[in-house]
Amino acid sequence: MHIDPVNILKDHDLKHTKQRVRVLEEIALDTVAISQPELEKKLGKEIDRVTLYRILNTYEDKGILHRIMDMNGTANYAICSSSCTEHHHHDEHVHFNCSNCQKIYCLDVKIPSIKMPPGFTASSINTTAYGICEKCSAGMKAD
Amino acid sequence: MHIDPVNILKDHDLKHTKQRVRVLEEIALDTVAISQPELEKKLGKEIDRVTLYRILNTYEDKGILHRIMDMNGTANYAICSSSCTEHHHHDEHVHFNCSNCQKIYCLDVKIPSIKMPPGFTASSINTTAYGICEKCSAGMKAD
DNA sequence: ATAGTAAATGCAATTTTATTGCATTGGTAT
DNA sequence: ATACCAATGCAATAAAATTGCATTTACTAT
Ligand SMILES: [Mn+2]
Ligand SMILES: [Mn+2]
Ligand SMILES: [Zn+2]
Ligand SMILES: [Zn+2]
Repeated sequence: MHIDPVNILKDHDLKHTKQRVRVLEEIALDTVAISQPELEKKLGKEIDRVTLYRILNTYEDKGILHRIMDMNGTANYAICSSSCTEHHHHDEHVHFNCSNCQKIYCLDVKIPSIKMPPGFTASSINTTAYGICEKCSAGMKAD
Repeated sequence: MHIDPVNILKDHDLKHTKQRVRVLEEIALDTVAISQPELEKKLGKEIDRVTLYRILNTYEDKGILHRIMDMNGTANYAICSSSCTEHHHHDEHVHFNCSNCQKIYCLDVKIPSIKMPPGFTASSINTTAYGICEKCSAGMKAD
């Protein structure tokens, strides 16, 4: 699945700007989520800090990106599945947050359904596993 | 289950100070988790902001409190189950974050085990459901 | 192509949140 | 009572996020 920033913008009625394209390009580079601070480090010379905040927010609103909070309260962003719409995200997969490299993976694992206690109505659910990722456990053997 | 701040401090080899007692008292008032900003609002006159940060951190380290991050990256705190130890938390219950009142509940629901993809080793897992809580759904009927 | 319009951007200022260093206070053991 | 060391408060700093406004830019209509 190739990401085409220009078409994504068209599809969501967003103006085509070089800043918006750059953000999507950067996020599409890797399959793992990227944190706001990382993005800022990478794009800080090209895009103003405030603009980056605003772009990320509109992408989230539009269902282009989904935001995953890590243990430290840092926002991480990943491309949404194609079924996400402006007002309803459908990214109910499990996330994996590596305690070594800090990366957040969108796993191809569905979140099991959970029965809520009486009176509680869940409209969405979020699960994140913490541990050692694929790459880091391979790397540690080598050390 | 009554909370006795003084004994909790003794049990964890922490010095008895009025600030530490106050924090535990405040958190024990309610069964739902309380956010750092709320705590600060309630205790800000009695306890210095920095001291509050430090107390919350040591309580988390010691396994007295567990920290739940909400959607906005705000830290929320709740009393840990008795089985938590200094280096290993055992609070693997589902959390419920109300989209109306923002409260975070520790539900008496265990997190279902999830099979990780090859290479990924999970050491802990975290799930939070979002929706309308007990109290808010009762209140909304009344409106 | 040109001009008009509304939206997006950048910059500066502000606010909020968190961290660090250090002098003072206060709890605990002897 | 004293001494010791940890915990606190305060001030300074750093980091993260938000707001307002002037300028630029993309798109639309002509
Ligand atoms: Mn994801
Ligand atoms: Mn809990
Ligand atoms: Zn890793
Ligand atoms: Zn509620």
